[in-house]
Amino acid sequence: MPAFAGSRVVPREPMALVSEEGTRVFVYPGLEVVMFKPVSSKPNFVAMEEAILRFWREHRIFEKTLETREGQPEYVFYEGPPTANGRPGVHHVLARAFKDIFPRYKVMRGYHVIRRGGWDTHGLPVELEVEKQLGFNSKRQIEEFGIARFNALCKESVFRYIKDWEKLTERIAFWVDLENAYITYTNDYIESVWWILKTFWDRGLLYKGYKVVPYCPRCGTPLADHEVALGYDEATDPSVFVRLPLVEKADTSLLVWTTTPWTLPANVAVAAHPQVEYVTVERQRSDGSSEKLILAAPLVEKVFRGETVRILESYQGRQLQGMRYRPLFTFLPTQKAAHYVVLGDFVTVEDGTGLVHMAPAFGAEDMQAAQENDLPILMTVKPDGTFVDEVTPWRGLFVKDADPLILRDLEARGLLFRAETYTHTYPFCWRCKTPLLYYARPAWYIRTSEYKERLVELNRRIHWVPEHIKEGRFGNWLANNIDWALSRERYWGTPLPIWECESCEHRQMIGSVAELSQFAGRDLSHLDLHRPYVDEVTWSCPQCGGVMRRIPDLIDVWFDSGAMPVAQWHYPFENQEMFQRQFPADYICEAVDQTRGWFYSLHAISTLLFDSECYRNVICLGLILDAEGQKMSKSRGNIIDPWEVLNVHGADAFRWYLYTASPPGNERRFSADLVGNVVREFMLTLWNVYVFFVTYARLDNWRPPAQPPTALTALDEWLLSELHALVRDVTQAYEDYNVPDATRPIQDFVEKLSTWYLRRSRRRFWKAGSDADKEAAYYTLYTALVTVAKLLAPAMPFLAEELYQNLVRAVDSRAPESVHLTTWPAWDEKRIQEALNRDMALVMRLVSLGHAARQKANRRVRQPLREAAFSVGNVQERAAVERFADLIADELNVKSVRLLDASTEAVSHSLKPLPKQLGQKYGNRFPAIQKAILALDAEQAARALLNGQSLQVEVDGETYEILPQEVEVRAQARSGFEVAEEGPYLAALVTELTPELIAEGLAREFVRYVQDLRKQADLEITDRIVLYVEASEGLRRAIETYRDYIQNETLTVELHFEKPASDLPQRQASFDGQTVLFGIKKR
RNA sequence: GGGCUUGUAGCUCAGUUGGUUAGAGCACUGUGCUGAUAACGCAGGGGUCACAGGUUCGAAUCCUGUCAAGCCCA
Repeated sequence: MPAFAGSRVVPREPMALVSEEGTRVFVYPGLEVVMFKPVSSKPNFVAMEEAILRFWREHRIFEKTLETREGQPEYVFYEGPPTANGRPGVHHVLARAFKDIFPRYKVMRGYHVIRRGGWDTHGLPVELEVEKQLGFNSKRQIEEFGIARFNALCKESVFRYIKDWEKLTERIAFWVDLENAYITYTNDYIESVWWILKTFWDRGLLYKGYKVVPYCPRCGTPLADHEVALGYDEATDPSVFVRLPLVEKADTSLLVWTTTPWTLPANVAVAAHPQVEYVTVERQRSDGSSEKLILAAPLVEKVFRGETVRILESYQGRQLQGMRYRPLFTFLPTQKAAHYVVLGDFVTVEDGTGLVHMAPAFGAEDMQAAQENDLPILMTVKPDGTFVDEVTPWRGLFVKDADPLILRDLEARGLLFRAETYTHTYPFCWRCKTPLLYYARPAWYIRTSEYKERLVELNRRIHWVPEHIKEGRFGNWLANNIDWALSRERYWGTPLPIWECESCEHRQMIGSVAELSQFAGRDLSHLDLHRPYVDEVTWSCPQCGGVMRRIPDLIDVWFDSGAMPVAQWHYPFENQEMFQRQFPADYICEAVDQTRGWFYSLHAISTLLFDSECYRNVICLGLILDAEGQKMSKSRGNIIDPWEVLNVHGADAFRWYLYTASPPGNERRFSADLVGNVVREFMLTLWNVYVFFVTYARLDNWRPPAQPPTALTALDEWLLSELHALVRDVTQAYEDYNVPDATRPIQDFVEKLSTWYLRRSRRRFWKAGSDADKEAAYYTLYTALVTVAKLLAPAMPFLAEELYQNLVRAVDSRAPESVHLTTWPAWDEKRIQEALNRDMALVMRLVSLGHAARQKANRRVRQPLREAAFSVGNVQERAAVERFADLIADELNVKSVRLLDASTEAVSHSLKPLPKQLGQKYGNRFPAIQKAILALDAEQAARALLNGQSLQVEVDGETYEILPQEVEVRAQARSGFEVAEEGPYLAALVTELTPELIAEGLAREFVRYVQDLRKQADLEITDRIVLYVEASEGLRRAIETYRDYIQNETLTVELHFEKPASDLPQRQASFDGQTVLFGIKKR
């Protein structure tokens, strides 16, 4: 019987240690005490993490990940710049956790990984914050306030929360260089952006066009999409059906529907859907005459509302193409062909007539149709929302106010078919409640659509996680690429560097500060490149001598961030070599909302500029929702502050949750409780194994040996086999950018390590003295813990560091200073014994059945039983039972373990033909074959199959050979056994008890009581005791019989059968019909 | 309106090229074990695999349609 470790003899021979580099370090007892430091069994992970942060900071570990990998291959990571004018939330923790994990992994694989931070600083959200702060709600107010002052406030505002960002970034252990972060508002950054624009300009990729935008006529400004979303409300608008008489057939009209009569003077075409069926109908007018109207067939009933009309003709929409009609109004001259039918897929038959009036100046689809069909664009409205002078009857009138007048005019001319009202949701200006107009504004575009094919091709080279984004959301977006609307009519951003002559419209694009200085004739190297300063730079036009002035537009902020691979290095003005080394990225990671944002802007700029993909691997994260599945937002008040999680559970738990909970692309419901589970289920389990190891290694003064011990047990072999398989699987998952598969299996391994390996090995550590078996156990457990620490390092950087510092650094001062500077573990294919892993899984399953049978028999585990017998599915599994018989016997507390013999035992068999094997082999003959197998004599067939022989069955005159692996044999107990079964597996217990077994059971029960008292009396594990016992007769005899065993187990040096003194810790108990009073005294 | 995604136990998630009795963890109940464990073991309740068709000897899985949710676009 095993006993506890006694006082240890300090080894006299020097211990040979192997450091990370493989060199040996000899430690002489007395000369230097090298020991694992003691570990608390009640860890405070938050405090531990904070201590490790200090350690990293003091020892510059992050810097050393770069220094120690200098000259090694580069692994390139790009940080998608956040804006620091708001506090970071849970979704930022998600992104930063995923950004961090691969660089850490790659450093351990030996790569040099520069991780430069970045800040996005321009754009409308920044301006809106400042506007709010100043109480402004219009561009006019900004201009009155002064652009210089306004932009200065913007510049201040973008770093308002930078401290929060820095704190959070450090706390969650996102290693990124924020001290040298790139900042998009710097002159160098802007100059690089200008260089890109100039390159595009020189290649003819920039052009001026019109962009239809939601526009507030009162504020005189276009609104951003999210501003539009703020102002939707119910609106009642005219609902008007208008006749457009055909040029060729005056008695026939196109019937169109609109809710914006004021756009009719700008009409240039009518759109029909090419595949929808259209009809010409005839109806009676109120004056008795008849007319013919054209509209979509599915809408006839809806439009005429039961009125009888005669359908004269029907045809596909495409046949209407090019049909000319008489314009309603002719206020403005049309420079190009107009007023005919065009085709468009956007036409629907939900409302209206299936014929859509097109006014390119006032609708995005209209504008696109105009570009595709080369239609003229009629600007009938001024920026203040009133009609231009040419629209004589209503000049100067606000367009919405003109609606009734326009209808009256049409009515008078007999063109109005019907006028009603229509209630729908319509956007209003969120500031002033004015209804928005969709309105064409001059805008600058990049001809990205010219590179559509190339954008699609280069995307094929990118590894997307999840896979579906590549051809799905992102691929589709690229395939439908439209030109990039680059310009913005705002203040705080990168100015569009186009100078234009006021008189002759001659234009000059500027690509650098030097070039600007040259044109301006003075040194501008210290000029702030923002508005308003850059606007003040003018020169005279080389063509006509007029004033060259910058056009007032800025560029889209997405262009800023998309230019980051170039601009972060001030390329090509500086750092040419650095840029070459750091382009393209190996890895980027952002949330899915960046598909049309950063993912696109990087890809587009890189494709146009370098004809290259910009990133090779990308993880696209899903949104974070609250516990109820709602999007987290300020207005709902359901935002979870990441600090609430960090301060309670710590960063490791937070990170682990984010990596393992669900695939990165999924949306995820988040709550702090889920993070708490990580601590309980995983971290504490691992920690307890670690505490166990350190506790006993200290008692035994154990150190890692120079050579692995030779005498490993099957259990050790198994754990190492699982460990090498784990290293292989985790490594492959990392190489594949599969984070759940790189993390979840570690948790599974730790579970096995704790609940099987260690549970089954505890006693090996308790033995007094040192033998080969104990060495093997120490070596195996130590190897597992150190390897797990390394595998864990990218994902759980703190706990991994803690384990490493004590398990490795404490006993080997030459080992790398941090786990994050070590080399990633290698696996040895030869150590992975798949058969052994399968066997052990079987053993666990059989043990589980054994426990189930025990429970059914109502026999507690401390009561030894005579025998457990097992039935399994095949020959290999029989061998496994024999190999692990001792282990099974120990775990189940039975005296012997054996296999049930098919021929003699009290079991019967049944056959289960396996559909997977047989179905695949025989297809639709499977049901008949199955029937034939089940018709066989089960006992006879089972015996043959268990002996590895095949069966013959006959179906429809054909004979089939059925192999042993195609049929499962199941055993059922007949009687006399307590059994539990599952599939082909069966465990049977002999439950009858002999006096010897009962006595041994009593002894074990008693030991348990003594141990309990030891604990209650706060004794140390190694404390010796004197035990006083007063027991009933049966128990007393059992104690005498098992005296050695009891004394060993409880570290009792003296056992007296007498009443304990009243001042001693003692206890009275009764069990199994026995009573006892016992007490202990520490010796 | 279009595109993409998701829908499996109360919750969080697995589910192999389709294989017949759909799993795990958490939570709940009972019970056992324990000188590493805040644990663990065994058992139990809990499922119309969103719904409806189809393909197939066989469908959570493949196809079509519907519903719901989310994101993006219009």
